[in-house]
Amino acid sequence: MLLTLEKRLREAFSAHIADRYGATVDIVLELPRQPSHGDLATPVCFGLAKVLRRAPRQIAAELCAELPPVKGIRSLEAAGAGYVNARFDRASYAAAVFSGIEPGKDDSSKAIIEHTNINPNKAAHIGHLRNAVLGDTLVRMLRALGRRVEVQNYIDNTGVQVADVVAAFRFLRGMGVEEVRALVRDPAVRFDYCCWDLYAEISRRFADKDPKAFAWRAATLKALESGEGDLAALGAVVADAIVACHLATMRRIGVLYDVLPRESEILKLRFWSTAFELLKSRGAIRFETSGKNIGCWVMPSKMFRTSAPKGARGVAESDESAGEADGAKVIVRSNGTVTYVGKDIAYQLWKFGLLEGKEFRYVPMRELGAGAPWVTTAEGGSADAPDFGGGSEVYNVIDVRQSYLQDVVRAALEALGFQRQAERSIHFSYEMVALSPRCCAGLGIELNEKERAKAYVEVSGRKGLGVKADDLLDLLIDTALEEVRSRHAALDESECRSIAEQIAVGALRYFMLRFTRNTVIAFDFQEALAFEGETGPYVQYAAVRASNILRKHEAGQGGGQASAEVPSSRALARQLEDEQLWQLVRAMSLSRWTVARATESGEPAQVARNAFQAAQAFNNFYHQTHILKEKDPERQAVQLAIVRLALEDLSRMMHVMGVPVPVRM
RNA sequence: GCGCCCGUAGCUCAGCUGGAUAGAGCGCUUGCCUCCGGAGCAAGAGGCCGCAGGUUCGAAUCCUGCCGGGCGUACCA
Repeated sequence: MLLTLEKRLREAFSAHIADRYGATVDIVLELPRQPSHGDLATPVCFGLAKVLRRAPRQIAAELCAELPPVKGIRSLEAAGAGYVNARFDRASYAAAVFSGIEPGKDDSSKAIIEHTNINPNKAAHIGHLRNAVLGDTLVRMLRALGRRVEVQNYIDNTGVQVADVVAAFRFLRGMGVEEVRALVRDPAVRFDYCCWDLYAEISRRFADKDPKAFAWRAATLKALESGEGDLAALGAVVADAIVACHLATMRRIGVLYDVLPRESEILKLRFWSTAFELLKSRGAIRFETSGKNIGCWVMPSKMFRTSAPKGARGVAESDESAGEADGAKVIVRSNGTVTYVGKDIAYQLWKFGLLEGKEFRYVPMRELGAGAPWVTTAEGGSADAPDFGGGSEVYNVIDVRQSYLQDVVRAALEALGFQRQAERSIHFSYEMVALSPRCCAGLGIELNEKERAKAYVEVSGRKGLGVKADDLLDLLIDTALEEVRSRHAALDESECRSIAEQIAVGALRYFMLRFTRNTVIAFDFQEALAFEGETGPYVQYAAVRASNILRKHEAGQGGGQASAEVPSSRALARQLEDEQLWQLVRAMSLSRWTVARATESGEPAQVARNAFQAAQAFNNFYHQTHILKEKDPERQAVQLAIVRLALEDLSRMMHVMGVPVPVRM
């Protein structure tokens, strides 16, 4: 409803100002911090003042007097130095939000979101959780706005990281395919944890520059890329098993995928060769015949360096200064193999449906049950697989350290003449999750001099330095479980556990969303395990309180369903004269507006923040007002409608964040 | 060197396309259960918004320059 009124006001102002003053201006509308400033306000007169050479306050007064009536707006007033404050028709606004009708957008264009993308060679850690939570929340935000979304989780099952663990199994442990398979099946072993340690172990060999290790890596990598031989088979076993672990971990926090495109299929189906021909024929890359990159196909730096100050202050921005070649990005190595960026360019082209003649085949991962994703395959495939790829907009959820490579990918599309697709290639970046010094101390991690001086320490899979996702979740569940048990002595264990799990997921997902994307999270157990203050459980608790009131009220009524009806507009008009009740209606009806704004600005943290604020407003109301003891039936009916509204609004935001809405806690 | 990001309360962070008196949480101090469950509510203390200029009616927000920190800048991914 707020979005509707915002739109109406914007259009009304815009039309009137164009008509009356012949000026076209952007109408900025804001939610005033103070209730006395009305329900929506605009500082538009300050801008007009300049054009019209008149005092803003005078224009504001004139605007208020002359603007034709706007449906749903009760009054306009000039305030402050020249603000125009609008007040809503309270009864009609409340009636609309109570009945929950809101036009849904119908957009048939498909957005593709790629997230998670964990190398399938070790257990997922907290950094991966941030990626998945951010990506999944973006998915939920777009879906909430009516967009069609396809979720892809790219599996690099033939890369160096997998190769290293495979080499470790084969050459460090002397294990073959069958032995590793047995290990995967062994219920006493957590395969992803086992690989975590193994990966750290072999990485030490590389750090020590062990020539044997480098030979193992080269041999394994070659085998993985060709897809043939024992090492390749071992690689498939390892990668598939780890992918299953990752999917299970993510499922615990409510993250699902539509399709898993794998690098092995990109190789087998030769996506790259098509992309390569395209890049060559359109002059996007060139063959180096001299210099340090001799024998390579490279993309010249001027194609992707974003800095280009577009002839700022007329300085010769062209040649010379570039000093020569030092920025060129190698796409094809001198030995003829393609780099990761090259494969990523091919993948990005496929996502937009631009790789003519190249298409994956898919099989469903049935063993994972309901909600299981499809995975790519080179041959065969299911006839009823959906039509994946071919999106009109692509979000790549990858941390900010990959900005450079993402820029190369985007530039490649541009160089190929796919201007529109380049513009719609969105690097949904975020800062890393690091470990706070206290966290390191708690984990028993020894830091060197240099690391100790820093505010945080980077997570490192190679060093085995980090907090595993499942460990954190388990710890959260244990902590919550203790609390739940102490509150509900009567509940049985499985019920307590189910509640504890919901709280743990809520706490975790909220924690990952609280921070804006470009804030480095210095991970700290104490903060992550908090259930009080600005946390997921705080928001969940507000929702639980709301449902408790409604349940008790219904019980007191003997199950009367009449209570769910929206109060009459006369009742609303009377009761909402009460400023406190009206402010609540307003505060409890911001979810759609919030999601729209958060999506527009690409900042999921806004949803978290607003959900917390809504929960705060509700908790305050809860304490001040004893709804079930209210004597005036009309007043109580309105209060109950507000409680229902609060539950709905909170639930909507929680759902977008993937924070469970518990029935009790 | 070059590019991107950050510097706001003791700590961790918000601050939406410049707008009305800079806000939360934690921690600290102090109140609040004859209650719809206190994972809560209320109040208090705590700010040259890194520094210096500039643009503007108006700057935490935009521009320039410094200072401090992070990340990137591979024939790794």
